[in-house]
Amino acid sequence: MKIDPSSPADLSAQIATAIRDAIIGGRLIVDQRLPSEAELAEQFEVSRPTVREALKRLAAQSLIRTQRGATGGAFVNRLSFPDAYAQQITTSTLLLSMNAVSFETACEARFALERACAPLSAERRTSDHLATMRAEIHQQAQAGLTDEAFCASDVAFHRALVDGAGNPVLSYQLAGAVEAMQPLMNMITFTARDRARIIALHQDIANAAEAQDGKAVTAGLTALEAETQDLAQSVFAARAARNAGKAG
Amino acid sequence: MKIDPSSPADLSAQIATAIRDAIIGGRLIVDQRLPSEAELAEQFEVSRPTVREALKRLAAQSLIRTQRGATGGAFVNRLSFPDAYAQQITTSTLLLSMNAVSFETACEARFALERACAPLSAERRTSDHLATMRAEIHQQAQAGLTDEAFCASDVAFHRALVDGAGNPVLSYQLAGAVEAMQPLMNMITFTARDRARIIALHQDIANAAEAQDGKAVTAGLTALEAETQDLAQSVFAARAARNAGKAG
DNA sequence: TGTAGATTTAATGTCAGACAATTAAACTCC
DNA sequence: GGAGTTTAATTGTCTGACATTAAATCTACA
Repeated sequence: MKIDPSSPADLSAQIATAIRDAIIGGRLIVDQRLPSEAELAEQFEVSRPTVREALKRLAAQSLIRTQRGATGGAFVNRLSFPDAYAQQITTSTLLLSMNAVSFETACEARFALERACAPLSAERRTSDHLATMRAEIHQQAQAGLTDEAFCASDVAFHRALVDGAGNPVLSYQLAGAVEAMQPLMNMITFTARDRARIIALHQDIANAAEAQDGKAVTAGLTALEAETQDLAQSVFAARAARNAGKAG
Repeated sequence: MKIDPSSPADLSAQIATAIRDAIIGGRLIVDQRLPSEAELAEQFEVSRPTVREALKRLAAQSLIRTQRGATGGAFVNRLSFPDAYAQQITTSTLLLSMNAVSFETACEARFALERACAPLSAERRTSDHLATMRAEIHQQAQAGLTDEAFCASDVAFHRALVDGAGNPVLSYQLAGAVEAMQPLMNMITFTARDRARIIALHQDIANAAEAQDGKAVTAGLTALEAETQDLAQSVFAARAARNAGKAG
């Protein structure tokens, strides 16, 4: 592993890339200990702070973990599903918030992906998944619930549906799509009537899942997507009209 | 923004979290310049190297970019779709390679997600997307193609199909699912007959997309999934038998 | 002999101060 | 007014030191 001191890129970035490539390429395996910072500094012919910056870059991506103490050091980290979820959610959320993605586009993507889980979830969902879905529906029907809490429960409901497919890879991929929608959903105010319609659709979906009827789950999700798009459109239209009134 | 010096977590990790939260929470907006490293060190009451480690963590996640020079500094970065793609692919690939995910599970997730794009792609694909798909099919039929090149062309074909949906959020989410499968697919050796079957299915899918027949695209993907699962199973079974023979 | 406690040691975490490299702005001179 | 020079601000890197942590080793005592 060598680096090019005359490259325009930071030395720490080059070192991080070199180590990352070694991990991805399998030359460094899970739980293997990297050389100490001092040894790495010697190998790459840079100072310890530079090595440390490189290691922090890798730590930020959960590629390594560090331990202090006599037998400490940097170790190749097994990227766990929860870690991957968290990264996926952060990335997806920022991507949506920073790129002027329309509500329509994000919503379409989210429901398209969720429908992909519908047949599998209908087939494999356990009673635990059903119970969670029912509990969240009950939660959503509570009076005095804030919009934020309603959205959070909505996410929990859909997460249970997705997890019902029993495919962790699918759950991981969907985490970003579902959770990243939450900030967008939070821009919407839900009237009591809006909530009632959404809850009714959730009930349809839960019933379909209980009956292991994949087609019905898919249909429920499609109806929910239409409802959500309508709702968003009317909220945004009302907001635009109010702003136009102020401006005039 | 304050940090707790007595916390067990690294100071640089705390600082990175504080700044990340400010970005996610909208208190720091895109292209806004952060205080200089010296000023941040003063604000957080830590040394400059510690601040730098925090900034490198954020840079590793593409949350900030840095510029040298008189008007330089750290700036909040707009997370671009290509950046997000790259992160998504790295994370997905590592997740699969480090967690003993079965081929079956990964394959199921990938095709389930891809089917989610089928109706949209059939409706909206441009002639460019169709042309790319046809070109990749032609590529796949070349004699003397290595298995790696065949897989790479396979990925390009499916990427064109996914991009045909005209939804960048969907393309982003799918990037991980499709690309992360490639290392797993590379473990498979494709006989000429295997390739012919796959190419025929690709042709079915391209024809269906051209006819804007979403149902047929979906059916083609389902057939391709079955073919892929069968193929993988027979390859792995043959390999296991050979190993058992060696061991006996 | 065994174990509790003290010591050693090796590693990361943090700090201070310095210099190099880079870049834009300000300045100077023609 | 424009080209070249200087200046100033900022990140990138280095050196050397000390603090903190935690495992391993050693030591004393029962």
